[in-house]
Amino acid sequence: MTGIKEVARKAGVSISTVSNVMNETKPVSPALKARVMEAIEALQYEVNPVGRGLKSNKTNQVGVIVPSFNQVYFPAVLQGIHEAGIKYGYTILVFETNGDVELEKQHVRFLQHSWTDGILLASYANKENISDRKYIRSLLDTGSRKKEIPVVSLENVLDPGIDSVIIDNKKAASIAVNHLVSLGHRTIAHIAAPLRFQIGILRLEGFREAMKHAGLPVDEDLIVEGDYSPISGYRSMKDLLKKGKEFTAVFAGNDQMGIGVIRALLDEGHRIPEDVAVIGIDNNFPSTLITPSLSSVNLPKYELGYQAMRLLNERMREPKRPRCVITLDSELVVRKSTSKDGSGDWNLNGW
Amino acid sequence: MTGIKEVARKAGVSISTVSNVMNETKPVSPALKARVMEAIEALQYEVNPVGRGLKSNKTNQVGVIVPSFNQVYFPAVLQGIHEAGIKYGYTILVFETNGDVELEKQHVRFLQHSWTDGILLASYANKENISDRKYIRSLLDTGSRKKEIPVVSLENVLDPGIDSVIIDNKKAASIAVNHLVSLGHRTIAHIAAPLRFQIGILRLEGFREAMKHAGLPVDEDLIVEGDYSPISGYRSMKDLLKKGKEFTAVFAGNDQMGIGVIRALLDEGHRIPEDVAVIGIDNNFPSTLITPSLSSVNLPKYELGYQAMRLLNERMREPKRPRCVITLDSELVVRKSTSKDGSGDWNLNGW
DNA sequence: TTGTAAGCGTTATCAG
DNA sequence: CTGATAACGCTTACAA
Repeated sequence: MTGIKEVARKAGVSISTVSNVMNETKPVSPALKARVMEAIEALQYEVNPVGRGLKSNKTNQVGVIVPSFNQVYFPAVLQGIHEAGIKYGYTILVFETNGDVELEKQHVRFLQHSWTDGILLASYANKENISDRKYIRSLLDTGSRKKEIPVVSLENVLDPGIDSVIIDNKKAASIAVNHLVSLGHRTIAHIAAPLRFQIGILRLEGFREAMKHAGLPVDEDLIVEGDYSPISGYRSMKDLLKKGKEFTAVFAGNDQMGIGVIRALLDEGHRIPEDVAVIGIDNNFPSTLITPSLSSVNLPKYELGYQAMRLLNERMREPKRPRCVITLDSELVVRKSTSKDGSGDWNLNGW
Repeated sequence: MTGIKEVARKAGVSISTVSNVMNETKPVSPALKARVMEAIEALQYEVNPVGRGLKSNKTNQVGVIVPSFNQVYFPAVLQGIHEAGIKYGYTILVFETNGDVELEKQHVRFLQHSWTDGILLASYANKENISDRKYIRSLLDTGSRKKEIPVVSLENVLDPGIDSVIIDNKKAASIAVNHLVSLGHRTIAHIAAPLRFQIGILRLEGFREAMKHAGLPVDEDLIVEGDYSPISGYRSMKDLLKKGKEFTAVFAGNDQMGIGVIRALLDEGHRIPEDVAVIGIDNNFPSTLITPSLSSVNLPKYELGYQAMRLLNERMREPKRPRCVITLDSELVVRKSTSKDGSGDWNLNGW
């Protein structure tokens, strides 16, 4: 490993001069500069980031903590993060929690002990839970640490003191429900995303508001909570059908549950969309592949990651700037599960 | 940031004693040990890995370079890597190349300059390409560096001098083709994975061998090269159909192309599997969702990642141990695209 | 058993 | 404009 000392020796200058040439921190005479450059070239020298990190207390690394590297949502977010990371000069350390908050805390704690300059966190912490609240506070604690590690929260606002990039989930849900209403549906079931989290609550609120706005009653028995997974959508729908509930449309709290819902309806011999229309939310590519293809509301996943990294970068450079929440917008995508005229195209690109 | 010095001061001992307690490098009297432990606890001290890294020339970080954080293959590999990383005490730095070898080289070069203890690389380098060969050699170069950075190659054997974890692609392809043959197919088309890479070549070889073994002729016009993407499978199949070629079965070089193939066949009014049977290779979850569901050969993606991390760990601990190639096995999965009796179940779990 | 001090590769301060 | 040197947080001879 060639170090700064060897470069200095080879160029016949002091190490500070080499450093100054590298970082352009101070003017260096053309003659010396040339000699140093030459030596750097000859020795293929590159600075050792560990040494630099020790001195500067910066690593140019950011930690990314997500529930899952799973196969439809976070990979796209990660792509956005990675792309922005390259742009702003950060590399990405990844951690998977599987939705286990204890694991999440562990990873956060690990990162706070000085590897990373910042953290991007898609948290499963629950604001209502007392121990989780304490943990959330610790995210903004600048306490005894010399180095405060900024956090940007993905997808939910953990605390007003934490920068966040979110999607307007209430609006997205309303868009989905409004679509069903516009098709003439009056009795609509909702397979909710987990209600201990903001996302689930907001989507449910969006559902309620849209129903109210349309002057439609909400039958509480038609609201069933799932856990995001396709299988939970499947089971929830089976339960609803077993109970003999009547409805002509279903709004699923995400696409994965929507896919489970469709499967359950088909299994029980219902026609989609003639007997029951189904819409999800997320717009993942598998939703184009099933039959009938699943209508959905597109969420800007890549953008979410990109903006989060951008925001984190700004926070790291300017710790004092006011906290901010970036809200991204969503968009209706009509497919066959709600309308015969919807798109039946498969997404054959980008995966 | 509480450091070792503060712990030492608080405990009334020297920093080396603290270090010795932390790392159990030397015996420390129970009395002092207790005081140190207490101080560590009180101050919530954790070692600063940058300082340690500078001294030890180790970071306990490994870099992972993959073509894409895409939505069906590498996330599962990454999960295996992450899991094993936790087990062996490494954190994961990720890089995406989008199949761009220049980007890949850039990331490798970056990692070799002393952040990471090892590299897991799913390379797109081409052994036949002269400049790529040079690059591949540089992966084993221990040259002027004090610290040699071990590389484990994922999915292909770049060089006998590089540890690799691969899947027996030739065998997997044979399994797929044998299945078609056993169903009575005699004219089989192949949409090949990119033939500038081992994977594409091996799968093609497996195809040829299985055909030969079954005493069937191979029509070279029925071999079309795709690029892994669904859309390339779609286009390749459209081309084949336009040319009026006759065949009763298709072996796609991966599931994604297989999905494109199915779509193309359906678009042109062919029945699957009655008119044409289709099988892929990979066994990604989307293959269960399409209609008809796609038969495939399951590749152990998670296991691939896990074993690679395990192997890298061994290499890092024992630089001198002989190079090794771990070959993982695959397994036929029969669905509706080859047989009416195949499974039509959707994969509603694990994504 | 414990402490002192050197050194890992940088950057930054300060004197020349 | 240039260079000697301290400092970053830690590990590890070596001395006590």
